[in-house]
Amino acid sequence: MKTETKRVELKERLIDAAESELRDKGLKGLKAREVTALAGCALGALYNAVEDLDMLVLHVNSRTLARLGAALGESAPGEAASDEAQLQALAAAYIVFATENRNLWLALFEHRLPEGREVPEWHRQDHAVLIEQIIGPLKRMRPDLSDEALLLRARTTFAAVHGVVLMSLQGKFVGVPRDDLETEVASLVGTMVRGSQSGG
Amino acid sequence: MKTETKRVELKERLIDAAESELRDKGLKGLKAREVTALAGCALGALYNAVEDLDMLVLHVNSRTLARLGAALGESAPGEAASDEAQLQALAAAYIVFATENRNLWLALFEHRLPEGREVPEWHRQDHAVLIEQIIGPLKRMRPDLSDEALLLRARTTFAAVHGVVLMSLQGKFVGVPRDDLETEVASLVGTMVRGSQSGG
DNA sequence: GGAAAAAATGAACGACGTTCACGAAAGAAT
DNA sequence: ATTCTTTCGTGAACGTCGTTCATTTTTTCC
Repeated sequence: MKTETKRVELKERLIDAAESELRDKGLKGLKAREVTALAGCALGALYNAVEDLDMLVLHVNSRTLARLGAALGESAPGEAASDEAQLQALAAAYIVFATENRNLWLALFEHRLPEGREVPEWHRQDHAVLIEQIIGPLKRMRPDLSDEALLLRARTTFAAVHGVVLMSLQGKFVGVPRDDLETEVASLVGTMVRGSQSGG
Repeated sequence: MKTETKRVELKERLIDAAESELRDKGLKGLKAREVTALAGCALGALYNAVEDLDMLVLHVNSRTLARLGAALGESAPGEAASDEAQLQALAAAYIVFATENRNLWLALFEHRLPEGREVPEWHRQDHAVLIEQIIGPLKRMRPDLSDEALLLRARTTFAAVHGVVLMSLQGKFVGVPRDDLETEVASLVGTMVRGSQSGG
């Protein structure tokens, strides 16, 4: 059974190398030749370990999502804290993670599979961490909503905050300047919380 | 001076071709050889008319932004309408435009210049249409904010709505299902409006 | 009309993702 | 241990891409 462990080790070295390259150079800087050189294997070996470069990116993204989930989990300000305080802490932690892992975090949302390809199931589930922790506080704030509506609202809430962070960190267009990001997101979360509470 | 008009005409044919390809196949489907074939010129002519493919994308994006600005402008529900109604109309029009021009709209946000390159000034200004029309209603709702704070808040408001639409239309991850998009965005805008009004 | 400048052309270049025929290594069978 | 078989690593080779460039064609100006 040593052949299997070697196989797994090579795959891990490749993911390590891809993660390093992705972190340093971003999605467009990820090259098969550079990754295999870093992993210490031949070019063709990559296609034996994983399907192709796209799948390698998904593996890195799964790692990033796991780290992001952990970072969000550790941000909790205690059970006694108010629901708004918990949401604010989540949003603040999201900003910290995004800024400290800019390229890896961007890869989560910039990477797209070619036209017909579908995201494999083992990766799809990893995205749950993005909304899991929102549901708790949201449920206490809106006990009137059904579970489906709650899930929907959690997705919307996350996407709203995410949009502001994304536009800002993409440094593009009409994005909020980096220095104002924390303040603006905090204000947005506060506004959404108040808007939720005043009937609706 | 006929050489100048020929020059301009070729450039326009190239932008036309690029727009068509972008609309049909998305950003990753845009190829120099296909574009020049459609425009009826040689491969090298592209680099005489514009700097490179990236700049061709920016030209298409400028067109798209102009059309988007017009679409948002025509969505106004009359001056007598409430501020919330105006914001809701803008958001609804944004969703319609994004869904009806999916690939062109996605190109606005997915396209990124290589590392060192800066967005040229003639294109940067075109993005103003994304927030221009938000400022009016927002200013009436929040007369307490300074002009700078208002601009900031407009950017944040746009980015929040944009984030929800983007995640949904990217059909990815934790995005809101397509069928619920209008409802969820309307709810988000409503929540933000109410949160703005209840002091803060 | 002819010299000089500009623009169009498409072959060529280098970089890329992916494939493939081949050789090495490992597992199973004798 | 020795063969057979299957699996895996290898890097040259392929097709595609964006971009460049020497050459040819067209335009401009005197």
